[in-house]
Amino acid sequence: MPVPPTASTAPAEERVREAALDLFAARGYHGTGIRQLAEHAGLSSASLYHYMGTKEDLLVAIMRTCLERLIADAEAVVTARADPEERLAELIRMHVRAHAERPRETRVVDGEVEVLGAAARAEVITLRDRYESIWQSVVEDVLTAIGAPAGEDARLARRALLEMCSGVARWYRPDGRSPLEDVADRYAVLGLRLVGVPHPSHPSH
Amino acid sequence: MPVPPTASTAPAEERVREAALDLFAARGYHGTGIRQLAEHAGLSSASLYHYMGTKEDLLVAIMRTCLERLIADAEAVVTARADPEERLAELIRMHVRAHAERPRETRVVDGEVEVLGAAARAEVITLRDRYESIWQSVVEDVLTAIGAPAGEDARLARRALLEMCSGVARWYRPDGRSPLEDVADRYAVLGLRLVGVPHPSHPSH
DNA sequence: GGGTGTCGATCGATCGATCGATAGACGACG
DNA sequence: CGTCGTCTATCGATCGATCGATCGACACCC
Repeated sequence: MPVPPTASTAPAEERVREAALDLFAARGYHGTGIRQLAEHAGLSSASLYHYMGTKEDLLVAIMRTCLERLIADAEAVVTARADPEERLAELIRMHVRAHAERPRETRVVDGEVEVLGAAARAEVITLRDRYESIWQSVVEDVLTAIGAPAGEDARLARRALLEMCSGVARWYRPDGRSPLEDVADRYAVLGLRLVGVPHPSHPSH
Repeated sequence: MPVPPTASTAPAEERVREAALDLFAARGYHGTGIRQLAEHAGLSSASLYHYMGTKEDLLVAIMRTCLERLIADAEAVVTARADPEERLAELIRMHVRAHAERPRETRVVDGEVEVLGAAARAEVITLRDRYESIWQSVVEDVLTAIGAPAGEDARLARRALLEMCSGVARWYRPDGRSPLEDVADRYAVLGLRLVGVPHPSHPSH
């Protein structure tokens, strides 16, 4: 529950962003007051508005940055790999890494969409759909490549994969027993087995 | 965002519970005001306090009920089945059913733990740990039964399984394309493959 | 007439947001 | 050089609204 204050050496604009990330992730958007935000960033609540629009604008900016980064990373993976199974494995590793290294961002993105007004929500959901559609086609390609039976449901598998990988943000700790790359590799194995790849014995990289 | 009001025929105490479930799930705990809660339940905000303690008490009661039910159902599954693979398959089906049929409860339980004070949070986390420990031992038994290599991580697999199954609450709609039992069965197949069961061809029931 | 429900009125606190004021940095002009 | 005007950054004070919670009063029922 207690969140240590943001380091006060960075420029104020970054401190505001960091403070919002810390507090929105820890207490939720509605659970975070403007004054807490200001105190955490080392400014007065009035000064806060020199760097942001409304509180909701701040939330949207965080979500947009995070989602655009995920999309760019996913597109880079698809560009870099041709083999369907390798693509999926690398997509899983990328997603797991992102959620483990930036749990605050992903927690805010995954958990605060419903507080947005209609316009902002539409924008964020469009970005999320773009990201998920990349996964969708990669999963479909894998199912085709392994000659999956007609009953296999790519949408179901995609949802199961994404939820399972996003969950990493809720439990991974950098000081835990296994290094992040191990977790990412293991998740790639679990994910490939999940979709039905018989022997996911690909090299890690 | 709009949430239709709770039917006004039920007794007031149930209406309060239902209203809290609706609004906490849709707008979050901090996003829901006492007056919205009262209006949704068809009472005045003062009358609300005839049926509940504090707003937080109401939240805790919802969480406790949901978690105790999950624990009881999980224990029933373990009692009814002896084969490790069948146990895990049935555990998955149960969890998926629960999250699809009661998305509001599970969304509140999964997403609002951090708003609780220390005492209430400790109680809820204890219940959650009880539930997860049941899964943990079932997953371990499956790994042993199939002679999994020593490198397999039961904790990792358990977390992946639980996150993937809980995600159903975020997308399942009863009017969707596949009936709930299909989804539950498919998830059981995906989950067994995930942990490494070679041919999860068990009958559905 | 003691419970059982229900309510309007209201409490102090906090909410998100805005105001006008102030202090300093920087360049332009004479 | 000095000294204006503008721009950026910051703040205390305060706005109206809403927050969670409580009070005393009223109505009904057994």
